[in-house]
Amino acid sequence: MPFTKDIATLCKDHGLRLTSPRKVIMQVLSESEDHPDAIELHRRVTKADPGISIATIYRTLNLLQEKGILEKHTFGDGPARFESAEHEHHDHFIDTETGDVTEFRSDEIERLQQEIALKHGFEIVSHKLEIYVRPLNAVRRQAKRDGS
Amino acid sequence: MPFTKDIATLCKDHGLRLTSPRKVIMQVLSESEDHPDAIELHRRVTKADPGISIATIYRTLNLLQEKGILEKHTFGDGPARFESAEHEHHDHFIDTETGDVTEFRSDEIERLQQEIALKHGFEIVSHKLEIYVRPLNAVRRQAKRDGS
DNA sequence: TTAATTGCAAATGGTTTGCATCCCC
DNA sequence: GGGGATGCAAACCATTTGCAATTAA
Repeated sequence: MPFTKDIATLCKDHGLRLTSPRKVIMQVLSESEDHPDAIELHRRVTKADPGISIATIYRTLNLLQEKGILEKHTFGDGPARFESAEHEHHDHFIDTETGDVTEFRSDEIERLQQEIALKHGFEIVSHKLEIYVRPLNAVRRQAKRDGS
Repeated sequence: MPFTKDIATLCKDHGLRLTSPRKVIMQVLSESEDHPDAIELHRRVTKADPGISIATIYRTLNLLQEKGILEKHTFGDGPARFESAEHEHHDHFIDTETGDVTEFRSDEIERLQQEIALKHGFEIVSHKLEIYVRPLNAVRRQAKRDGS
């Protein structure tokens, strides 16, 4: 998903130098519709510039996260995965069979969380709702296998 | 939290040998009111039997999780943390300052999740709701520091 | 110019594993 | 007795870091 501002502006606004590795990494990120991890991002980035090291990937990813430009997720056990933080907050379905991620949002759940946190004497800093799922047709397939 | 059955029964039911390390590890787990990670558990376990290795801790933890006796969580980045899986499902508040975990449960949120998943054509396998929080008095303290 | 950024390789931290030994059932 | 369980140490994987060289501002 593209960033709201262009890369040069984004860097300037956050006091980051517009270096060539940075440009490529942010470009690739802005074109990613999924939630790549560092290794996958490195794979994509090195297609444009084979010289970019994995250390730079990690450093850039962490930097952009600290600046609030990226969001970092850890689904299940796997490696950290990233996405642009520049849209409305949302939660995730993770397909347990394929690892595919689908986004969703529920104002009602958000509201309930606020309510419950308050009741417990907490202020919410952030939250993460991950629903691990199976597509319904897979259920049917499974049921058939089980002999129904 | 104590297990529902005693340790010997639990092992027998799942086809696990009742070994001496296992006994100690499960005993310590059943006495833990928190969500210890492998290192912390090892620390506690070796007080009773200094010979038990960290490898056995990991192996036992994974085994018990596969058997459905334990639940495994990964809060934020940190190491995997475990708790008995033998109570009603619940979600977690994680204090961002101390790492302390508080459990809570909302039938309404559970219901909404079902509803939303269904609407997206998914069947829920499992889910994880983690709310990262700050105690409200800490907010006040912070506000004071900021000069209000 | 000069401080930020990078590449490289080594280090880290949590976790897993191969293997020889051990010990429950 | 025999296969599961254990301890040890080495291996692993994702990630971080020290350092010297590079480069944007």
